[in-house]
Amino acid sequence: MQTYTVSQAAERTGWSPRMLRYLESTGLVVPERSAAGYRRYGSQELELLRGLAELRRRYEVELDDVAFVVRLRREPELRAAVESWLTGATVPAEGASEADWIEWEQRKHERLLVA
Amino acid sequence: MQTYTVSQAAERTGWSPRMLRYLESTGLVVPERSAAGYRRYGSQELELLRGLAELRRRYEVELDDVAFVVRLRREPELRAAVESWLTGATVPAEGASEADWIEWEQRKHERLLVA
DNA sequence: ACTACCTTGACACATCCGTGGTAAGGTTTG
DNA sequence: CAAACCTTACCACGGATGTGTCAAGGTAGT
Repeated sequence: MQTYTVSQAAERTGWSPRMLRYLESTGLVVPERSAAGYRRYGSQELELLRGLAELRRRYEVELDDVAFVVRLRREPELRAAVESWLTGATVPAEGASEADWIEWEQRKHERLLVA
Repeated sequence: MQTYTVSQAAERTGWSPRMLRYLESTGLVVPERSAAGYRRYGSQELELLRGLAELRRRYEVELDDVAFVVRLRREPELRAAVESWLTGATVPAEGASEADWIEWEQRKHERLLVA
């Protein structure tokens, strides 16, 4: 399959080569390496990179944030701990309706958790 | 119900009064206010504060991280976007070669970043 | 009224994050 | 071999986080 060097991947995703290396260092998008140690980005990595840029642009999500979600997947114990903290905070459950959130908003002063 | 001032809450949770104010400013733990504007922490807030300290201590979770999880709960669209990015449910780029598509098909059941 | 709290606001500071640059050296390709 | 890439390893720097402290003023309880 076709692969791309850092510069080529950068051209195609809007990131700078510098940032692609940085993203690798954070563990968010880690490409394969050639025998000589060159990074080789495949189409899947390109998509990941585009998606990441899109998340930041549209939702103002930070890299930290995405990295943390990844971490939650890797560490079920941590995930459980966070879940438990959240539910103890009486936040509407997963899959709560919009009405639930509105009501929660209205009672925010009685609640403990805001964001 | 019994309530506590910042200093009292600080004593009971291990946070400094300064940090309790900071936590309120970030929206993570927002206490009620008395008529004169004094913060009034209830037992639930104390629990939240203790839990938060525990998350940081045991898992080295940052405040940002917790705040982001809360945000994910409030914004299902964002949550879906992040989920989709995580599972690599994206397709090859525009102008991808046939080989790219084949490769993608072969690997689409894999989790690129997450177990 | 006095003391001991509380409030907001500001200044300060270490540390990280995101990002660019540059240098010294290896690889690929024409 | 020479140009044009690539690699890692640094320095730099503005902005954000997390945390303390201090000042000026309001409130509460004795």
